[in-house]
Amino acid sequence: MKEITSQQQRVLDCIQIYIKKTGFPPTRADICRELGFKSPNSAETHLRALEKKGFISIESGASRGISVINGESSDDSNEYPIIGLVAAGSPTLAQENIEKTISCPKSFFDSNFDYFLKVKGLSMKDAGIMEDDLIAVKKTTDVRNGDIVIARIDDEVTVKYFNRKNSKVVELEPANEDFENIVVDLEHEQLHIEGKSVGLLRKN
Amino acid sequence: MKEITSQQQRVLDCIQIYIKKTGFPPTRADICRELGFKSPNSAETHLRALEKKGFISIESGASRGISVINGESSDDSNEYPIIGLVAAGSPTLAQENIEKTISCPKSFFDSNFDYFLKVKGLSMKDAGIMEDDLIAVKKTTDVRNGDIVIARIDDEVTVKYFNRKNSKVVELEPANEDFENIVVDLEHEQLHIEGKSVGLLRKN
DNA sequence: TACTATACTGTACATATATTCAGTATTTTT
DNA sequence: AAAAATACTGAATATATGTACAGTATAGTA
Repeated sequence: MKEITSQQQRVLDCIQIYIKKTGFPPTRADICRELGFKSPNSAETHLRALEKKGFISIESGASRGISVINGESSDDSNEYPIIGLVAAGSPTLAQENIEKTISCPKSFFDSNFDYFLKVKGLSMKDAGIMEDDLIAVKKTTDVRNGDIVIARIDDEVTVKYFNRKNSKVVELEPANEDFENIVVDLEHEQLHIEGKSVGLLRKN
Repeated sequence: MKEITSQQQRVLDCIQIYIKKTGFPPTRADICRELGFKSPNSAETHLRALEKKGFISIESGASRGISVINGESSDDSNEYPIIGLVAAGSPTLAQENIEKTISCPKSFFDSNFDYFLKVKGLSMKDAGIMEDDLIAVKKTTDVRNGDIVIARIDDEVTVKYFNRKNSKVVELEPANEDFENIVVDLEHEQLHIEGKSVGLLRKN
């Protein structure tokens, strides 16, 4: 981060005050009005300088597309998406898969995590995982036997106990005697580990 | 503050996510893109409704001139105590019963709550409540049949389904066939309802 | 029954806004 | 001494954006 000039600091302050006051960033004209400039290009060049020095980012073409870098957002909570466990398709973080988001402290569970997965079905019922429970999922492929994993075979996503039998075979074990083990022969089927469960959240 | 419809909630969520992600509010077209609308007027009418109901304010004429009213000032979270379910004795909030506290958003569960209770035993296992799970407890005596309640009989504290049979008899039902119903005759025994479960938290 | 609220598509347009170009001047760096 | 950065004015313009108008449809309310 290069050093900022006093005029650039004035512009940066102006932007932050404006956002605080109105809830959205200023236009070039707004900055001119606030600081007494007579040409929008005065604001423009300052913005370019601030962007070049890394204090702000500018979304090209977007009106009011200014955002202040590391602007005080340093509270320890975060918005986490809730993703529905659709029968087919991987639980990607694409907007259309996000049902909702929850604000939750980053260190809420023992390990940090990436999203909540909404559980369908009762295949893990004896592990205390019920329909519509939210599993805190950490995206990782580093899983051990006995971990509760989010696995994908082809386009089918499922939550099961992970159990590696040998170098070629992995068993995905439900926690419900009404369900069968899923035996995956890695030589003939593709197993994709989306992540593992690091916690659970239920609302009733 | 009038009540919000589910679609309006989606739009409001969309706005907040957009601001969180980009640092500035969305345009009508942005909202349409995020939520799949095909006309900017769809977003417009929702915005007008949200403004009318007091959830947002809109600066007329200004691009992206949306600001969310009382959009969580980031200090809406609180420290909640974790209380161990000791075999004997009520789960009071006395200092010596508090194992730990957790920082958690106030509106984390659908209803607000007062403390977390750490579960001992497996008497509610079929309800997905396992050993060492943390139940979010709301202190109340207003409970309905089927609610999961924290009940105290003499000095024994237990978590069970609540079922009022008649004016004199309440049954406390476990969710595990290895356990028996607890039949409480209110004329001869004292039943104290400490509160009810409004959610569950598990760390693994 | 008419009326209002909700929930949309689709088109159109004035204006709000970013952004470029052409200058001028001072200061700092190479 | 030349080049680059800073700090502006002023004008021009393509486009990003808010917003009005015209419809369609459904559900709940007075």
